[in-house]
Amino acid sequence: MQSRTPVGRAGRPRSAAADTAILAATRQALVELGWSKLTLGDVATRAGVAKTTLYRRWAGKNELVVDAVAELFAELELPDRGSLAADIEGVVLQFAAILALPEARSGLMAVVAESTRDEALRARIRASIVEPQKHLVLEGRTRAQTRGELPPETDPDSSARTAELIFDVIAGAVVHRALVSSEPVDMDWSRDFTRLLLNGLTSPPTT
Amino acid sequence: MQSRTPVGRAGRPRSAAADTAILAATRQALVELGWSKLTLGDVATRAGVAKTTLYRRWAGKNELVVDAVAELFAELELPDRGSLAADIEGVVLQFAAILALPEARSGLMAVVAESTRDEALRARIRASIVEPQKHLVLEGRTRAQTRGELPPETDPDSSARTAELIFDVIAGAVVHRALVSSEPVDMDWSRDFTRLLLNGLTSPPTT
DNA sequence: ACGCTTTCGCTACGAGTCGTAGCGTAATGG
DNA sequence: CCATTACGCTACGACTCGTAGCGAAAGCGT
Repeated sequence: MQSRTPVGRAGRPRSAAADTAILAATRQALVELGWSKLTLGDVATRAGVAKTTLYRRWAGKNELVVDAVAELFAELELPDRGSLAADIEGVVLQFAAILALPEARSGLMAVVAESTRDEALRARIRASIVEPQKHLVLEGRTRAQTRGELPPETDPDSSARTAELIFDVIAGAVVHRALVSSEPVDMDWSRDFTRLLLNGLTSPPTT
Repeated sequence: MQSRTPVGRAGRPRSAAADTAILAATRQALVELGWSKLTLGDVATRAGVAKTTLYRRWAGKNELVVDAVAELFAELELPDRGSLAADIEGVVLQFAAILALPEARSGLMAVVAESTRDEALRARIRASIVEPQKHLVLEGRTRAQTRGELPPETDPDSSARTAELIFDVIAGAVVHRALVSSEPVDMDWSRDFTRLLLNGLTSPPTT
């Protein structure tokens, strides 16, 4: 993650156990203290590691929290639920479940905020958290096309743009509902959202 | 904003000029330093005020930045552009223009992150930044209904839920596109997004 | 078994920020 | 003119930061 160990290198290897302990301690500290009161010294103590070890592996708080939060988002999957609507509702609820974790709520938004002034950090967030989720959109669309629920793609450029658009709409809406409006992302909301995404505003509200 | 001055109270009144100077200095510091490196002492110096004056008016960094950022979002309007699609595209571009300001980018996301662990702060953000924008959705819908573009509302409960949903979708999508994907929210994207919102995924992409 | 190399834990350090207290002064209203 | 409140200024202990230096530990190659 943070600094690829050059294989075949001599000397004492970095403890892999320390890595997992540090990341777990970071998440625990995020839960108990939140982003602003989280200190690297505290994380080191929780993990049973020296503070200097932390600084040897991560450049700072930002990078550390990105890696700690990234592991929370690694488990998103897209089981085939039989219809495009059901697939979307399922992934929305999965995403919401992660955002219900305190360590994800405070950590994710904080690093995004910091990334507005740090291009390298922004790239790191995209690479380790955001991009890995985009396959969900592509899989869901392909699956819906084989079902006949969506027309096949014609222009590859338009196809890619639409996928990005859908991703921003889904992820953005769920995050905004959960963290800004701070209203529950439950099955009712997931259904309403999916209906809007599939049918649009102009179609009648099929109860 | 921060502490309602009890009118008819004796003693020296608080300087209104100091308020505006402090909030302007806060935004300037957000631009130059970003959220994490912004210190209240620095803001006080920029504003030409004593640090203690800052602490007398605001409880801390969070509350100060909320007020400073809130003023940026006060200018959102919804001019009648003739069609629902054009109205949506217009408000999306307005919102994107605000999010293009560095002081809005870093400040807004940071306080949202902090608000995940502070219910009072979350309420303050909603009251002074988020809620004042929801009338845009209501106005736009009413206007579209009088144009005949949308069917009139039947169930008042469903009507309110839909308005909240639309708000989360629009605001969330724009924020995610601008700050997470960090891709431009330009007229092309605004058009694509509006078409998706109006027609849904299942309708063919009318080029 | 023996160096060589790199990491580890520990301690200590100057620099910077925090939020508060205390004081004398300035600006209002009665 | 007096009570009241806000203001600017200074100083303070407590805390966090990121780094440096040290001896010890844990691997690798021969």
